[in-house]
Amino acid sequence: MFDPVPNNVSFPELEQEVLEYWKENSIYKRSLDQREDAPAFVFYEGPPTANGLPHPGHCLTRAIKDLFPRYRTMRGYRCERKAGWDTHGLPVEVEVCKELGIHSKEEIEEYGIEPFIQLCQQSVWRYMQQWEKLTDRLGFWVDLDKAYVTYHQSYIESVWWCLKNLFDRGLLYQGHKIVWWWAQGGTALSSGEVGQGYREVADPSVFVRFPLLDDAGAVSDTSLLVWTTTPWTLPSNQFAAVHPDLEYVTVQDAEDGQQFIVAKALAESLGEKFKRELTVVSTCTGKDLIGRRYQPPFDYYYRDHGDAMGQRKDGTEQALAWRVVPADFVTIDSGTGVVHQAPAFGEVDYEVLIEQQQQFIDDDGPELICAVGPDGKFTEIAADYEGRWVKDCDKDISRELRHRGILFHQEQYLHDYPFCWRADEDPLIQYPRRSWFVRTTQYKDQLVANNQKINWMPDHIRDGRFGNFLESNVDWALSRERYWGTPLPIWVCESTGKMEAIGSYDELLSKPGVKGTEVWLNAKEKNGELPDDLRVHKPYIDEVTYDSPFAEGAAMRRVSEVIDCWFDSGAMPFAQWGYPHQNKEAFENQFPADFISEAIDQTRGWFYSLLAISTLMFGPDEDGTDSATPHDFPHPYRNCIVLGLMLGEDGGKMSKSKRNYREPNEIFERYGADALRWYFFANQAPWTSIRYSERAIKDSIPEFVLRLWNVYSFFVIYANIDGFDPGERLSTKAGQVTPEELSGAADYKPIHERAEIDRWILSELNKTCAAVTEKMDAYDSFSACGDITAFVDALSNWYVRRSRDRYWSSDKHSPDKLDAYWTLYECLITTAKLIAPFVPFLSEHLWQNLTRVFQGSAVESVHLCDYPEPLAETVDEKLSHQMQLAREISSLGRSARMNAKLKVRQPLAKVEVILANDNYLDWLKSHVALIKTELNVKEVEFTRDAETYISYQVQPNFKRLGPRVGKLMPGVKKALAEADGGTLLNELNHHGQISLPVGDETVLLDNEDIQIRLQAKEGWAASQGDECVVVLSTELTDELIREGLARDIVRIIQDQRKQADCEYTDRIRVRISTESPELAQAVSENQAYISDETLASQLEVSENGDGEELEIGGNSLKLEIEVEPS
RNA sequence: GGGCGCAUAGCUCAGUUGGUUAGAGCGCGUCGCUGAUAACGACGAGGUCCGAAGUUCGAAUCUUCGUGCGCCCA
Repeated sequence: MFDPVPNNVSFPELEQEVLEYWKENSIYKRSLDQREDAPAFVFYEGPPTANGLPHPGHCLTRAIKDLFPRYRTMRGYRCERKAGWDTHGLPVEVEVCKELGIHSKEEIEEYGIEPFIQLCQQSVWRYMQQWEKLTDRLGFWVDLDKAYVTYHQSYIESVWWCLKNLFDRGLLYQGHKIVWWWAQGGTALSSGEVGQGYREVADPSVFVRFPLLDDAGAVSDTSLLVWTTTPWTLPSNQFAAVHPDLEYVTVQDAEDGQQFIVAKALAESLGEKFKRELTVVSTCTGKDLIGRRYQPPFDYYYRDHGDAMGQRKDGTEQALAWRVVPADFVTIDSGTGVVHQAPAFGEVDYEVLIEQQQQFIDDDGPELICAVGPDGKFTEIAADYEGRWVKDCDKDISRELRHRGILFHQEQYLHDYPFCWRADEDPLIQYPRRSWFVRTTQYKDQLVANNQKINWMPDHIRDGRFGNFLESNVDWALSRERYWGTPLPIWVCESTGKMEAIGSYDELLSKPGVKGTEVWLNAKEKNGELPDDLRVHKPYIDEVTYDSPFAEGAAMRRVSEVIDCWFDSGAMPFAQWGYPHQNKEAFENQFPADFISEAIDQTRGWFYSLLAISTLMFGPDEDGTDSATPHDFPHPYRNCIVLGLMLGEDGGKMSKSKRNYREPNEIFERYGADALRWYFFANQAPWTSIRYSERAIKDSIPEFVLRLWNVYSFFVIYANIDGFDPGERLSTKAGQVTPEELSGAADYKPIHERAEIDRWILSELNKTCAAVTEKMDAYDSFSACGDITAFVDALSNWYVRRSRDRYWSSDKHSPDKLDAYWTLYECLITTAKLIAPFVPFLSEHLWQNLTRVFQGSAVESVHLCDYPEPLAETVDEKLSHQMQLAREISSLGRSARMNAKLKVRQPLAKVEVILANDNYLDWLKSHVALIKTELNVKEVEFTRDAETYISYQVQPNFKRLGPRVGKLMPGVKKALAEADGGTLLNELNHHGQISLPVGDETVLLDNEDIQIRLQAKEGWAASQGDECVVVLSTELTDELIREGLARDIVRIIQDQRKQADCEYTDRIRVRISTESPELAQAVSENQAYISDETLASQLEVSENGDGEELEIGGNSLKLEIEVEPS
């Protein structure tokens, strides 16, 4: 016996039982163990930060990360799933600061770095439990016990190994990064913080002359005219930039006769702005100006270095600064087309400097000019302004320039400018900071090539967002002047400034003259609870010094920075194993990943950090030689599903304060994890952004889960009634309960010997297996869900409905009935396997109950089964089409009934079915019985020649004719529409073609050039579909009406049975009393039918009696039923 | 300001290489079924395919320009 199926099932409760079953029986572990020697399917977990509560968006990511590993495991792969946690970074520090009520770095240092990072380490796990609970409850199978953690010593040492490798290869270097700098607070702000502080302010807008030098180096009478809104940057001027392809003009000012150069397109509007008459003297392009030298507005640097020259790589010499350089970012949108460059105070300006430096031989290029200190005040170099806050000097600078006659024009300029979000009177300035970089640009070609081989879903990511990002690759700014992060493993000689990278803690300890390790040991002694992993963190690691190999008696000290935590997560392919210090084999077996998935916001995050680190470490080297572990592209991931972002219920960003989503736990409690999972998988392609919709989650239960549940419930009810027990019938081991394993069971017939409808549904089942497998192999989970849904619909709404009589037949052992059971059983078993990766709980429940009958000889969990292999020989495409047509005919018949207002219970004399072609005529003729029952008609006729009911519309086959007739198409369409369809078809039948005059030409059409549509004529109870028209005979005889009444009687008796709480098998006695002779006759004429349907052992009709008063078709009656004692 | 997406029924979304009657589910309406029953089924109404221009015999689909939204970056 199967366990009875409760009719008020609670899916959340059922899922809890399944979770316990999995746990008690270690099903996940066994699903891995039994694939121990199988080929690997490699999955990488992108580590979440457990520093906030998970929301439904995280459920989506975790659900898709579960789906494919489960699927691949069932397909015979070994898929290890190591969890991971991202634990470093600014968000953690901010969280701790909040707790401490402090903000700035000074306050952190005042509080003490040591207690601070200890708090960081503890804070990381604040929401860990919720994350683990969510992971478990969602059914995401992943090894939480073996999770990698980015602050662990082994992880950090892997990262160190990687950084040392990069350093030794010259790929890790120190340079400047232009950051948004809060001068008063002495700290850089992250882009998020900067974004918070923009507001509109008026700044000075000045137009300044830069007089050009002539060939002899003397000041000429022509100037460049440049524009800036930050006059305070002018003392640090280094270049003037033009666009090489723009046209420039030299104009003469009528007022004072001076000449200056601006972009041609701007000359006129500038003249208007300045209210000057400007006459064009000559024209040139930006290219012609490049290299021209000029005199900068201030001589703080120029005084001493104005003539400094450098050796270029091409062998020539060139002035280091104060000359015209090319830059693509120069536009004619504003300004003059000539742009003042102060690389210290602008990121694009800085890039121009780098570009210039690269043209010179090493160490001979221009150095950064910066007359401002980190405190935002001018240094002693700009003596006139020394010690003053730069923004306060704008006015004085303008005055000075005017005084010297090089300020051409000045006005106010309104624009958005960022201020510090903590001190909103303090404007931020862009400022250069020393910073460490990874030279990713050197590997740009490899990055691009690697990217090209990745299978991105959706594929526009490859050449779109991600490809563009790679094309504009800049070196990775790696270092952070913070506290809680992987320490940058570079030690500097205090005497010579020479550096070394360290690849592990042991390597550090083995250095000569190591000092400072006692700081950690003391701390640990004081507090034994301190995790040992902290010893490689600040501040302990900063204390470790050793003897410099570069200078006698000098010490090596670590630089103060930690690294970008994105580097941590990007290093996970090897760092999760502690490679290469340990687990070499594990890493090699698990590289690269077959599959990763995160949301689209990770494009420049994890997707990039993985790709960049892997390409630099494991790709072919840029000179073609292999690096440590050379690998063909793509790596470290082959397939990547980029998920859309999940928005809140209101379409906005999910936000706790707006309450526009529900806590995941509540969703699980209300609807269950399967409902949520199915909603994710079946509702839209995973990469479309998804709007959280509680309604849609709720709806996925009746739409899919419950529909399947009902079929399952139906099966269990009848199988138990009839004692259909596969376990008793099978003497061999049930195993995975495949058709092959069942084939030895008693009464199990080969499929080809079963009824057509059985063959049909098994054909659909195997077609579905094939389609789902193909789509899942291609990571197309969305389409796969569509196929599964369509199958369950066919099973529920056609197979079961059409087969009800077979389950209900009184002979418990009729072969046909047993076939029906075996068929439905096989469908349910296979469906349970098909849906296992998608809705693992429901699937497991079905499996458990359906295989319970084998008493332990079946596999213990559906998740230990192989994914169902489609049986090609069971697929019958022709039968599929035929059945499709039968379903269409019955659908059309019901539609026609609706139109004629004839309910299905009323039998009709006849339907006529007009087919567009007679491909399946014979088959349909042999299935009139089916159509008769479906449509409740006495007779079915097929005909092709039925111009009484329908007309033929002939249309061109556009796809085929388009290339041939081209412009004549509208004419062909019109001519076909205007001609009589029947006549055209006659012509086609007789001559094999139609000749159609169109304008002056004649077009010949064969039967493939046209498509025929049937059109039901007005006045008939008819409905049309693609392939046929169904016409109903609406005439009712008295006999038919009485038969309809009999059906009504059956319905009300069944209703009474239900009210009397009858068992399905209870027999009853029925007494009907009515004064209507028509009704009485209806009963007597259909006595057998009524008794049969209602399990009535007695059916009496009288003129008066007791019972409930009822009405049928305008006739009143009384009805009494009595249950027979069993 | 730049890059990348998205915009189709009341809602959530499909829509193949361009092919002429644009689909599904939900919701709504009507009806049916009442031995899968706190269910189920059928049918129906519902569309300026964001707007404009263009390419084409033919555009939801391709191009350009707008508008709105989202993400990433300035």
